Amino acid sequence: MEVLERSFYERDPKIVATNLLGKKLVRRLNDTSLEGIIVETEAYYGLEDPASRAYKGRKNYNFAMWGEVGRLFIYNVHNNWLLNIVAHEVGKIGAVLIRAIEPLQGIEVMRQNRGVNDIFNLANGPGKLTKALKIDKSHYGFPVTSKDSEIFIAEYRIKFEMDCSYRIGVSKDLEEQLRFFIKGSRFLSR
DNA sequence: AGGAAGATCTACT
DNA sequence: GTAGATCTTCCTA
Repeated sequence: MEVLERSFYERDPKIVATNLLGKKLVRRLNDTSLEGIIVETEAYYGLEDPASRAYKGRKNYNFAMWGEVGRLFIYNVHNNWLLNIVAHEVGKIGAVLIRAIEPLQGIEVMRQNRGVNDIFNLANGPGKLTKALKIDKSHYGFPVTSKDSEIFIAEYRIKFEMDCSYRIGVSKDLEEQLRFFIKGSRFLSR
């Protein structure tokens, strides 16, 4: 499997967010491999982005956004863990939120983890996909750039059309449309 | 102690 | 499709 390397994430979050679409998210859990295609992402910036977790400055829970790219930034919202990958240019702040995946492998385990049967309802939302893949705060700071990591992103070549919109659920958004998704996918969060 | 949060579920129109 | 209740974590005071 061709794992995306660190330099992939050392770019503007928007660029990384668009390029993560169609890639494969891999979660090694015990002996099984849970995998899915990333179909929906959002880009977040630093102090200039009111919707960003980094907006109010560096805190105990968000310091990862300042740190090394290609690592996990995880936090809780309304009882849901949200999976982000730290991504920014050198010396800047940012991350990409993974909002939805299309399950490929380990689907039965995902069904158990989620307690639902419908494949279109397994991982079609940021809180749902972390539950399906059993990801939580304990994975904070994990690198996604190594095949040996419990969680990593791999190359996966498919053809698709991209579309974009404003970010979902944020109280104060930027002017720019920073949510990206695979057009027509049935696995989107909405 | 109080409140906000990048969501989800259910129950409707 | 929208509306409201509800959920836990972690911040601020």
